[in-house]
Amino acid sequence: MKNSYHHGNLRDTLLSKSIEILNDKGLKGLSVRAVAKLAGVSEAAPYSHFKNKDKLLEAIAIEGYEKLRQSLDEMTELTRFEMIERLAIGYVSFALENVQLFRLMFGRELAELTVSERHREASAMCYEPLSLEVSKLLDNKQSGLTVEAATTSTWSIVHGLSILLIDGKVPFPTDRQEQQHFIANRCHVITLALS
Amino acid sequence: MKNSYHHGNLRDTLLSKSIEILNDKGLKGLSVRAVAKLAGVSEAAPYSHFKNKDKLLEAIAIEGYEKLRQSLDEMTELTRFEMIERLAIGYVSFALENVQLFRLMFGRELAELTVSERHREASAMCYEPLSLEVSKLLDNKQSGLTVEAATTSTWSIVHGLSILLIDGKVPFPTDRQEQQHFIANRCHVITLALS
DNA sequence: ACACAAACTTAACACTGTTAAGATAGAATT
DNA sequence: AATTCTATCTTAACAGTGTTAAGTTTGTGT
Repeated sequence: MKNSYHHGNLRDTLLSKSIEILNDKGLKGLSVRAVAKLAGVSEAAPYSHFKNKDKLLEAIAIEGYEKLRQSLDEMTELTRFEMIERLAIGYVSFALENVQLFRLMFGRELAELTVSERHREASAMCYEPLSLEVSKLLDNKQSGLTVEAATTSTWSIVHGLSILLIDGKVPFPTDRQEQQHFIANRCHVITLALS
Repeated sequence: MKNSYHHGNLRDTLLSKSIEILNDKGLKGLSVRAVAKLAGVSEAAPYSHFKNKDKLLEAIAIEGYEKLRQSLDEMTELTRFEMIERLAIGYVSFALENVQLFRLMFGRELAELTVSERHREASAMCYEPLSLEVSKLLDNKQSGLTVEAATTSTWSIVHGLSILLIDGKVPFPTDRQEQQHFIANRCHVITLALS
């Protein structure tokens, strides 16, 4: 059953092999055929599990969103920064540590797709922690901003900074601690504005 | 000379036809062959003017950067907003009006390239107006931030908002005036933080 | 034991980027 | 004015891509 015609759980294998290729060859090297070959399966086998390449990419992205959400949740432990800034550090760090995956998640490839419900949901789960903290901040001190507006502002700066950094548009320190301060510092405007 | 073997200025034609395709078929539909066909020329002709597809894309992006800079310069006329917010409106509006081009300019395709000097320069020219206004703001009221940090913050929020909007991650009003207020409002945190 | 359906293979299609080799024609040189 | 030169373009080919149709295999339910 293992080494024969029916693979067993080819779907999961294809996903993990895809991420593998993504990390060391980039999205350009991620062809359906390459994934199939790496999974030790015929060229057309993936089409039994994904309608087309876009659906495969979407599935990878969904895994990415779940991973990002997990990273954000773990940021509660970091104590030296404001909560908003911790989330920012978590978000940007994820982008830096998963460049290719992050690009895929927010890149053109998927943006042009009509996203599935699961995709939309996984994406929204990453928005949630940010929104929660922003509304807490707004409750403390009153400033004519709506929660929605302030959250969008926060998400924008965090997301924008991520992209500028992974695209090398902005210089970035090498030391880990300096990096955290760099990110916190750039996102501090949010705390400043909402307090 | 016109209707014969030698085209005359094929390079420019290829660039404009590329943008044409980009706008109505998206980057996915932009193949070297398609551009060549639309320019009425053989499949391999483009390779006399661009070393490879990436170089063609880069040339398109450079035109994009120059266009973006021009848009930013024109934003001086808008008077009801703070200068920073006018620039933000210019930046985001450009992204919304040139979705495909904007995606190409900041997308993965070029980010993985070693950019040419001309590319870097054109890109930097878009950073400049933002940086200028931020330093003016910082001069007025003192707040421990460096010009570099504040500019990065500003660029991040403006760039991030652009991407979230063109990717449909955030709802956006349809009315033109409301759109401008929407953008200004989301980027107002910068003014708030630096004053 | 048999039928069924899901998972896989093989083979083919049209398309892609890219290159090598040759054709053309305008510019430079004699 | 004839000739060479060189950039520009064409034709033809290669390997690689996404995708589909048709057929094989195999575990599952009857």
